[in-house]
Amino acid sequence: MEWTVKSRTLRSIWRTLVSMLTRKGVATRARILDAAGELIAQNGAAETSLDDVRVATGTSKSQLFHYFPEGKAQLLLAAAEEQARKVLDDQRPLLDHLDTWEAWHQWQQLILDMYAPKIEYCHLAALTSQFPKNDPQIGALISGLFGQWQERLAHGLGNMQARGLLDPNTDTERLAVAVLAAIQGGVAIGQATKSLTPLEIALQAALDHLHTHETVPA
Amino acid sequence: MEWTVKSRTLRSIWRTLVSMLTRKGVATRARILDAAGELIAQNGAAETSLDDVRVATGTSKSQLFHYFPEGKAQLLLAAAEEQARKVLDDQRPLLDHLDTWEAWHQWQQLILDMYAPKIEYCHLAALTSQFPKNDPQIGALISGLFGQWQERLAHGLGNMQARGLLDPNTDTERLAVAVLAAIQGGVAIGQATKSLTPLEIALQAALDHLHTHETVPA
DNA sequence: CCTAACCTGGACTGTGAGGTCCATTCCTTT
DNA sequence: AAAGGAATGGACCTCACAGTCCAGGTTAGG
Repeated sequence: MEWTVKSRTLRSIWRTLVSMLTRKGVATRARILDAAGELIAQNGAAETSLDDVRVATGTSKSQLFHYFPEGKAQLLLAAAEEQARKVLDDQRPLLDHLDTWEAWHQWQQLILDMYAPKIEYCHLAALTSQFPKNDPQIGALISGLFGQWQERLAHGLGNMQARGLLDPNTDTERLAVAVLAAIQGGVAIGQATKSLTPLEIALQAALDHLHTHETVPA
Repeated sequence: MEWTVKSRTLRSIWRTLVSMLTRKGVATRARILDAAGELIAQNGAAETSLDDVRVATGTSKSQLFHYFPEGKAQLLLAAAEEQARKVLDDQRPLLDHLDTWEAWHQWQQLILDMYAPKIEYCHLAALTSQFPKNDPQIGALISGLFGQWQERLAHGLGNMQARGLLDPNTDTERLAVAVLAAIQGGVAIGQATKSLTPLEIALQAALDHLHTHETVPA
């Protein structure tokens, strides 16, 4: 009992200080964010009106501005952050342990399986091609995503060097960028041609390129 | 004299039947198209209003609709076609004769030199990231661009196979797609990070990958 | 159970932008 | 040089859409 009371009190303080959102509130906010992300991924940010979001979520204008007081720009940024987070999260935990060739090939397969159902509306394509690139905040977000992604890939490659699986003289950062570019390019071309094949090919070529620097542990 | 008269007559007929544009007319149309392309490349199609184009070209609303009766959609498509044309034309004549390793390396350098000054506003980036992808006509245009580009690359690789410079068992179409994805991905990442380096790295990796299939003529 | 804060509905407003219209000027052809 | 059509200027219209406001309901916490 006392524990419950304490919990309630803390919760109250937390709400007051941090976000002032009740359980129902966060649910509604999440609903708006999800629908916005979906709509934007399909139709683009410019073609997605707040009314579209409103209808899709069964909410009202006032709620949109209640949860995103700065309006559409804030909603867009929040939706973009969500997409960026998903791009990396969808690859975990594999992404954080690319320490063996086996792991790389599992990851390759994961990427393909992940994007197979709807390459046109995948999180990466949505982020890089449906959001307004000119918004400096969104631009920074995308740039940051690529940075983190590259770091994860390079980190795995570094571990492989330590294990003697990869030529210690190769620049892991460069290799990571090459792999990243292959994915991004494959997705972009695949989005345009509505086909998964370009991504398959590009990713396979990138992996082949990695194997070029393979070594056997002593 | 008579020749002149005949020429004039033909010109009149041509104008009547084909486009009804005088010399001044085509100049103005081109001016509008150029400015529109520039503005869209920098700010995106959605953020470029007809008034922006009007001001940039010193024209009037009526002229925009005189030359593009179907309005903004038509102007956008025409501007996109222009960009797509330039992407390939800027690479010629090298693009059509990628028959030797030397040619490939010259082409690689050309791409880099071409995109170095302003990777953010290069024709390719503009086309694939600033135009509305959801427009089916523009989508088809971009898809077509990739198709032609791939065909040119594969054609060169085919010639190299014929010359014994490339392993005859490799799939030239696949290789072409891999190179294309590297470029597209490099440009996209470079645009996000405002750097040419990703394109350099990706393109070099793609070329390295090509060399993997190199053979020496008998 | 009460009260204060959060949550929600829906009407309202302002404006930016696409598109229309017509008068006027300029050019081309005969 | 006259006439017909193209080129141009600019006012005007319409409307979608971002953003505002307030009243009423719902929930949390004491």
